[in-house]
Amino acid sequence: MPFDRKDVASISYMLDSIPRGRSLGEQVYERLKQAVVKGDIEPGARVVESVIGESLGISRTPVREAIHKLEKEGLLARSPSKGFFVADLKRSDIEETFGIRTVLESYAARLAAVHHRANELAPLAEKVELYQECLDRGDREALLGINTQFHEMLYGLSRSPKLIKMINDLKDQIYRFRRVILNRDDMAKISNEDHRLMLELMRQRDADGVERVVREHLLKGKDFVLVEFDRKGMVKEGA
Amino acid sequence: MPFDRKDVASISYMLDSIPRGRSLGEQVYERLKQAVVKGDIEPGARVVESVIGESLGISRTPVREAIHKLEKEGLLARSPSKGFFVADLKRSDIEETFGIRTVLESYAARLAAVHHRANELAPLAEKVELYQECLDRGDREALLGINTQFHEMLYGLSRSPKLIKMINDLKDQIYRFRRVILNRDDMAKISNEDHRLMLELMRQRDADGVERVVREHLLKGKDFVLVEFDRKGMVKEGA
DNA sequence: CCATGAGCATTTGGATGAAATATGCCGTTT
DNA sequence: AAACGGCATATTTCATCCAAATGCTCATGG
Repeated sequence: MPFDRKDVASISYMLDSIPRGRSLGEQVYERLKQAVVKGDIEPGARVVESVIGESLGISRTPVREAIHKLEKEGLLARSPSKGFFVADLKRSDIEETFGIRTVLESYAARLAAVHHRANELAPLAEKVELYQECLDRGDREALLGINTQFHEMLYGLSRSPKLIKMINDLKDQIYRFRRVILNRDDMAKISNEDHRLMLELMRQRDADGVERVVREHLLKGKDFVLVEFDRKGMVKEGA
Repeated sequence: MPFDRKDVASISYMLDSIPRGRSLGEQVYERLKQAVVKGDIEPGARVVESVIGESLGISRTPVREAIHKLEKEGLLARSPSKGFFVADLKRSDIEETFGIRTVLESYAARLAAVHHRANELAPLAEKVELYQECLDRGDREALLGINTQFHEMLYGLSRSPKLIKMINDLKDQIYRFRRVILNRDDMAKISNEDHRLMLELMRQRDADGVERVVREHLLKGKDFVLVEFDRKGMVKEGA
């Protein structure tokens, strides 16, 4: 596959198809991360430097860099002296992650309610309307993207880059289940109603209210994901 | 040779020999991290693979691994195409970090209040007593360690490893200021009173109460640090 | 038939040389 | 004198080589 640095530079206008990192290591990192997060590589599958390297036509060094970062991030784990593999999600991991996301995202929403400027809510309102249209049309594929954008824009108003980064990292860990949530008709509908409510409370700068709505919003999401998790029989409670 | 021999010398002195860890990369990571969070290497100082490697008598590969991890963690930053350097703390970084720590640690305390078993509070009580003794003796050096242990034990009771890890990572980012807080007589005293109160509320399993006390506890810490930051601009403590 | 150990294969870890890259300096040109 | 372009240099980044650790297989001996 085309993974050459010079090529990337020269045809930079079509860079979207290629992971846009400035170094090979970062490109591998992004690509591997997406593969893990989206479930393209199954949990438990081994991730071997030489294998990845060969399949991409590059040496082991950048792959190693990527693997180590992903290990630190918790997406890969290592079996002592066997190698690396995709970390599997236990039920407790989901509960834990949602719990942390809840406090972090409700805090971000609170900050956003306080810090946002009046004209910054318009793009959010647009997303809500767009979401509604797609919902009416039954265009489920679009929902996922719009939903993501709404939340990113909302938390972006918190003006706290570290917080935003932490939230995104946490979201990656359970990305596999995002589709699950919005594929439920009722949930997709409720979701946008929540968004509308958040927006209204933001307008009123009701920090407590927004925080509460976001918390409840995530609680619903957690319950859906857990039901789905249990249904699939992926139940492996550790500890 | 126009490179800064001063950095080489100081880094070399600090990093010389701490040989505990799985792999060389891990050892370098730990050592470098300590050097950065304790302020042994000043913010803004450049961190160059080859320099660190030479001063430790090893190759660049493990050093590179360590540097990249620390960059991801936010302790090092990169100047576009110049190299890596120790990230400096802006005022907004402190405010941001304390804000996030507050929601995370108060959440951890809430979980701890719910999940702890009755006999698990005894070690915490011991720490409070020990702290008091050291305070009465004027043994400030000991306070720092005991304080850390108390909080680690408390959050440990939350039974949420991810949460604990995130809290610890955040603490590292402002570790340089911990000494500042507890060096103030009044603050050191107030601190233990807060701990006592937390413990009592934990016994009563008053989750809301514990959460509130932890939040206020951290708020005080933040204010102290910010005052200190504004006064000096930056704190340099010999270790 | 079972146990044990030696050798083999697999995989990560570390070292080193070579390449890419950006930057600052210096000389030339207008 | 100012601006522009090319060269020297510092530093990261990638590839390749070798070493060390560990599990597995298979043969051999009791």
